[in-house]
Amino acid sequence: MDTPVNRGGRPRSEQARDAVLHAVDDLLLEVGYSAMTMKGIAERAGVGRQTVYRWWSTKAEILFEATVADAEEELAVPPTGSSLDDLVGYLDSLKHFLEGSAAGAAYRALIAAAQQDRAVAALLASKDVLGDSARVVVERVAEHEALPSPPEHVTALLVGPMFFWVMSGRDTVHLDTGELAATVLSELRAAKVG
Amino acid sequence: MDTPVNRGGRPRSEQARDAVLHAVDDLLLEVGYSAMTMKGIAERAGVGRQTVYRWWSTKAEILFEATVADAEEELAVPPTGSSLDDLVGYLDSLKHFLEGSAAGAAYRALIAAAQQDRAVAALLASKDVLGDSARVVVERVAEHEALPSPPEHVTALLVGPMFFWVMSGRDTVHLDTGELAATVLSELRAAKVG
Amino acid sequence: MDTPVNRGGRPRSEQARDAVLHAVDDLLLEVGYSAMTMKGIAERAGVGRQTVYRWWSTKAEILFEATVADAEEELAVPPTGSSLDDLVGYLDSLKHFLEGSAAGAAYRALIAAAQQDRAVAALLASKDVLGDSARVVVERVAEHEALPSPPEHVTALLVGPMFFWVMSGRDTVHLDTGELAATVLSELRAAKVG
Amino acid sequence: MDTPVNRGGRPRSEQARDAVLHAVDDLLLEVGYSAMTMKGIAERAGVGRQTVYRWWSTKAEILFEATVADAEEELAVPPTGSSLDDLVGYLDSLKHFLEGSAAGAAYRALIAAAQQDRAVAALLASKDVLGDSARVVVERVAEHEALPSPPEHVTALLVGPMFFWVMSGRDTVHLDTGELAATVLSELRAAKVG
DNA sequence: TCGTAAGCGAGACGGTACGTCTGGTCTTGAA
DNA sequence: TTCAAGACCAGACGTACCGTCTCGCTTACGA
Repeated sequence: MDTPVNRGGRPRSEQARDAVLHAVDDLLLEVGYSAMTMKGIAERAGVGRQTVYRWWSTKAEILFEATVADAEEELAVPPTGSSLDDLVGYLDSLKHFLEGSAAGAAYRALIAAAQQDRAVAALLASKDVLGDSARVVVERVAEHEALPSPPEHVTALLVGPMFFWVMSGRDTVHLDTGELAATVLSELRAAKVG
Repeated sequence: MDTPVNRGGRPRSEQARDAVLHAVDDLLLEVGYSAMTMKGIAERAGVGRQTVYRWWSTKAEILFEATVADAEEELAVPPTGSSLDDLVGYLDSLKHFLEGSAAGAAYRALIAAAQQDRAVAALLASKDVLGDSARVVVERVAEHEALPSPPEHVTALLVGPMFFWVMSGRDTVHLDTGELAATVLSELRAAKVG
Repeated sequence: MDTPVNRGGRPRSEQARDAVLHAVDDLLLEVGYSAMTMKGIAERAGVGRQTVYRWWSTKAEILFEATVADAEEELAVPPTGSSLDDLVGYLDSLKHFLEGSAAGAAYRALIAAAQQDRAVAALLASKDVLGDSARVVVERVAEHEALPSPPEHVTALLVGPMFFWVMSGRDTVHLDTGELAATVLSELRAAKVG
Repeated sequence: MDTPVNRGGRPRSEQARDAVLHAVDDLLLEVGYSAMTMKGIAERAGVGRQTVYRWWSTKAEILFEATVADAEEELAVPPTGSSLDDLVGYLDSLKHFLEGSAAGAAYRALIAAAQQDRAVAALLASKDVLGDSARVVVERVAEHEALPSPPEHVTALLVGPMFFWVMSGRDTVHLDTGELAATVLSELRAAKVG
């Protein structure tokens, strides 16, 4: 089992854990990532500072734990039967996730932090939310079409433009997900032919 | 003229300005963006703290001023005569810029900061280094091929995958710039035909 | 009996009690009074924190219990038959106690704590180690000489100068116990004559 | 001059210094020495925490600086012309100082702290408030009587009993300063005769 | 040539978050 | 019921940096 053998001592309080995770969620939206402090999280959660540090080293770790489940859910799209619709559906989810959702805001904050902090980068690498969700869609579509040599290329083609668009502060109303999906699909078909 | 009318008083010291810009350049590589403080910059530059605040509000502003010229230069690629070679050349420059250069490290830090700080976002919007450089290449290629409705779509297709790859911590040796360039080119040609 | 009626349940562990008392003795010498914490005592004794708090409220209480017996023993001097020798003998014991012994260090720490903490003051008042030991000597001497109105005056004259000397950090090599004893004795004799 | 050469920089704020010294004075009486924290001092003085640490290392240092002047003043007694009256006057001042005055409370706290902290002991040794004031009186009296070999013996005889009485929590109403003064005086006269 | 005015390096100012420590309490399972 | 273990909330520790302020000193211009 993963659970550590309880060799005496008070067990970890699930109530405190939840309070911290919720506090992080709330604070990210209220004050933003950089103004969110370990002190503030503890106070908002009604929890001792030591209790936070006992279970997490950094606010990035807490935020990751608090939002990764939401993120996976938001990026999981049901199959439609049509390759193009599957891709468009995913891109629309991705657009909403990156631009409009709480989990997406957390993800952007973590990507940002990872540029300066090796530990955060490792954290994100441990569970590649965006890459995984895109691979699921690409592989589903590839059953009907063809899977080009490294599927990562296609996921990058699928996710990259939207990611760049949002991260560099552009407005997504000017990005046509249908056209983007068509491009990716034609790449997949070209691979089949070739 | 932009230069403020000098109504008495000591003129601004160019020496101090250069010292600050160089200090920021050095410190970014030595300690990273988040460990780079206004206090540290002033001390490294051998300059008073007030002198830094007098001319710049934030470290992002200084970093932007210190690196934007380098960034533009690194992303300007000479025409080769071949559409595909132009695109591949640009993607190779972009790869080196984002992953390996000092100016690129600064750019990634600023993009990261912009996710949390509206002022930094505005700063980056004021001079869209990546978008501008990509548009130059796309428009050059389009002379021979065709320019699809919004050129921004194509620049996103060109820049996005590489941007996503680097920002999410992936290794660029697994990204084939030739293949990526071919995809973009086929999109441009499809636009011509259609 | 003082022992509480055992109404079922595990009996108090004498082993734990001794471990705590010894830990306090050791820690006082090793780290000093203020650096000695309840947490540290429990860990050093290999005892749960709650076990310490269950039987003592403060570190002062533990220290008092741990050292009062030693202190009494060190300050009990055998009669010599000579009034002056009795006084000199006591002063020499007192000098060694206050300046050189472990029990004396504990006593000084408690006197110090009592200045700020009413509970510690009450604790010390409950068993006046210094006063009692001095009174024994003074009363013994007074059998041959005379007991002036309040014997406390004489004990203060006997103990006070040495106490002041040590507590204010002076070196006792410069304090002649013989001369001091002579002064006290002449006071006693003056009372006899008067 | 003692004033450090001002080699640039904002000069020290006398206002902040005074605020800290007054805050320490107030807090000692209100909450006691051990409950008086550096944080609390800074907040009470309306001063930054760093400002306190910049000029003093410990609360003992602040307290010493805040009260040493008051202490000296309280222990300076005017000559009366009579040896006995001089001694009685001093002992009455000492009684009031140790037992009833704010400066005396500070002094007792510092003596207490010095038992556990070498730095505080050194601080007190640098300005021996009690010893100095007693020596002044003893030397004045000795002009008419006689000065025994080391005057420190006599000061210990003068100060010690009262010091012991108060520090060990006894009530000073039971201590007759007249009788004590008489004892000290007879010692001085015995030295003259001998 | 001298006064006015702004820039300069230095560094103290009041604040506030950092991560660590201890305090005293509470909650387990085993003895 | 006591025990060892150890998590709980609270809050002080001393340090670092924040952005502002106040010094004495340049360094220019214009009267």
